[in-house]
This record gives sequence, structure tokens and C-alpha cells, in this order.
Amino acid sequence: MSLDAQTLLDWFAETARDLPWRRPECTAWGVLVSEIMLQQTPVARVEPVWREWLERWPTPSALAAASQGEVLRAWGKLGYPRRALRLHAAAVDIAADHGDVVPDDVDTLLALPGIGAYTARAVAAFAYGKRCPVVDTNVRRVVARAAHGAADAGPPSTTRDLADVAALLPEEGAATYSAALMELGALVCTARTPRCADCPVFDTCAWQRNGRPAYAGPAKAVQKFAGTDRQVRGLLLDVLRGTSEPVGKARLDAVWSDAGQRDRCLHSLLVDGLVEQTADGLFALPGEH
DNA sequence: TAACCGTGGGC
DNA sequence: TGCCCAAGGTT
Repeated sequence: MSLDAQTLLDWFAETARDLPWRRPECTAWGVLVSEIMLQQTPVARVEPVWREWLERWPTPSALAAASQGEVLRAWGKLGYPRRALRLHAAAVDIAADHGDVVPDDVDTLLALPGIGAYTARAVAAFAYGKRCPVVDTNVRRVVARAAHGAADAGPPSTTRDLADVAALLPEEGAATYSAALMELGALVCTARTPRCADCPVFDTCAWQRNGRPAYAGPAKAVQKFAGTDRQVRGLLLDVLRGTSEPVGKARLDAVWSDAGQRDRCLHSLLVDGLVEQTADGLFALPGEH
């Protein structure tokens, strides 16, 4: 049996990183904040920001009381700032409709902004110990290799991926088992250069047994960044993050030479609610003026 | 489904 | 250097 539960639980107990959101004293709110911040952002960059947030906003209602601009500033350069706005919106919902308590039910969590199939189950499992499959990119890769004998996971399919992992979950310690699968993918069974010599399930790995065949699935789309709207939006928002007072458009125009793209990006930031225009036509982060 | 949404570090 | 990758979600 590949991915034996006891083997992984033992390995996790010995080698897991001591991350603050994994500590027993961490609240469900702390877990939720960590999961949102960790979406597409590495642990090393999240940790210091997470500590600041939990000290400053220890409960959903505390964050809910902050302005969007404060929240965006505190988000800093974690990337994908719409996550910060959605987390703020989720905090408002939790404070208003859930008694300031992070829900423990997957369907209730799924109804909150910014919480999808992964995050809902991660919170249910890691904050409340629920036995539900938690599937992220690490888990998909680990299961593809150790259980299916492929070099990497194929295109994601939430239904199939959840069923795959559900079949592996032990009756006891399921949440820790999921954390161990993720940790294995993050530290050992990595995307580029897996450290198979250090793998606790090396002996039962189907990919090893198959002779480590190369990835056979469809090519994965690589995202460009340089020159895209994403880069320009990031530059525009960075100007507003760095000033306490609203700025004129000329100040924003300085960050990018292509006027058409610049204006399109500024407009989309306004539509997304990441930027606000003041009564006198200046631009600022939302909710601060 | 596939494209879009930031940012920075490693190789 | 340029490309790949990182605890996804939304549309």
C-alpha cells in the first residue's frame, strides 16, 4: 500500500516544520488567515505577515472593523491583493452572520468569499480536525507519483481528486495525514527535483516501481508576467500602497509607458474595488478617504 | 475549461 | 538570463 498512514504520520511527527498556524494554540481564525495567504504564495513570505495580522486582528470582527485600505497596506507584497479584500469580506460575514466564529462545516465555508474547494476543507481539517480530503497542488503531485506511478498530476478535476484522496484517508488522524501529504510534497516530493533519497515512502512508491517515467500528460500552460496587465496593476497598486494621501493620475501614469494598457489596468482596479477615486479626482486605496 | 489575478526566489 | 514554481479562487 502506497502512502501508508502510519508511515506518513510518524514521518510528519519527526520532521514537520514548526509553523505558527500548526501550533495547538492557533485559533481557527489563524488557520483561515494562513490558508488564504498561502494561496500561491510561499511559506517564507507568508509567515512574518501572518504574525503581524494575528497580533493586529486576532478575531474576524477585528479585521472586519478595519478599512479595506488598511487591509491592503498590511497585505503588502504577498501578491494577488484581491485575496486580502475577499478575506476582509469573509471576516465581515463571519462577524455578522456566524457569531464571530469561523464555520467548521465545508459547505458553510464554501459560501464565504475567497474560499474554494481546497481552503474550505483545509480549514475544516486543520482548524477543527474534521476527516475530509484536503487536495492542493502538493497532494495532487504526491498521489500522482506514489499511488498512480506518474511523474506528475494531470489536469485538475476537483471531483476525481477529492475521491482519490478520500480513499487514502485513515479513520484516525485524517487531518494530520493530509498535513503530512502536503508537507511531503513541499519538502521531499517536490515539483522540480524530488529528494527521493529522503522519502519515507520510497519503498512503496509506484513512480519508483515504474522506473520513474517522464510526465506524459498535456503540457501545462506557463503564465507570463512581464508586460502583462498583472504587472501593470501591481505597479499601480504599489504607488498607492506607498503613499498616505491620494495621488493625481500623473503619478500613476509614471509607472508604465503604454497609456492604453495603463488606463485599462487602472479601470480594472477600480472595478475590482482595489482602488478608489476621491471626490476631487485623485486616486487612493479604498475606504481611507 | 481556460484565462486571469502579483510577487519574488531558485536554478 | 529567463523560466519554473509557489497551501487557489473566480469567472
